[in-house]
Amino acid sequence: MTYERVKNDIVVKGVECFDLDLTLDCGQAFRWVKQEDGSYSGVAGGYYLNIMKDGDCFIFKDTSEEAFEGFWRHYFDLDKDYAAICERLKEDELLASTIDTYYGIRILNQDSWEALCSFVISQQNNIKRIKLIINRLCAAYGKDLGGGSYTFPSAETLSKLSVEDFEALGTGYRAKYLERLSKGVMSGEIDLNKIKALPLDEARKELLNIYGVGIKVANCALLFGFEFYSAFPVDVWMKRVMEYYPDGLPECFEGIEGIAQQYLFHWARNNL
DNA sequence: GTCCAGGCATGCA
DNA sequence: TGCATGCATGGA
Repeated sequence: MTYERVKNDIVVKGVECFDLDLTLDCGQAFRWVKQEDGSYSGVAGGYYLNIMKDGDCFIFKDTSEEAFEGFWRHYFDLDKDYAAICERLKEDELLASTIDTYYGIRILNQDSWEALCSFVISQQNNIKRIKLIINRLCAAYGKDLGGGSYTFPSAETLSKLSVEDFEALGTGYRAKYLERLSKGVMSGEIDLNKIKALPLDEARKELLNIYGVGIKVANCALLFGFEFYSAFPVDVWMKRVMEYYPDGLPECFEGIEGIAQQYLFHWARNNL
């Protein structure tokens, strides 16, 4: 991966296996919006970004080197060799055909707080409505970046809300989970940085102690917000996929179960 | 109107 | 430990 500064943009070259549609609109992040020109706009890490594919380049529009190096490079996992990972996953028959059809899914390294909140909201919910609720949450309580963009609100901000405030966003019965989660993180009772530093099993155990967090939400948070590539979330779609693996997961998934899962999840949603 | 969605807490056996 | 049930909301 190399990049250069062209006017106000960062132009990235040499990144393989990166499809914007598959990565930004596959149910791992909920704040990216496709534009008419095929680019995507969104907010993460407190930054607004418009990103476009141009031939074999990716253009990060109006982006400083500080923002690219300090945030986006890691967010898009640009230093991981996903092409090699895909070759390994293709040892599995179902993954081989899935990767041929949907090549270019990457795992985004999202903020742990945002990921945890987002997946608490996601439970017993569909992706369209998850986006709707999160957009309302950000517009109401996030920092205004201008142009209709808002950051994801901090735990400090959300810790001041009541259950009724969360209900007003359409979160339904999840309001009480979000209320307790926000106050728990704000008080330090829930320490997300500490959880991030733990081994996978212990980190998962800590997350499962949180009111409103079960095994599925914990694994999604671990994979998308805590950099645990071995986490393997099983939702209603993945339960259908698991019938294809009656003897357990194949050996080639080891250490990258979460990446395999994203391909299988996408395949299931389009084919089952 | 009914069914479903990147499930979880709770009560009960 | 495992299973049944209730839960908010909006789109299909």
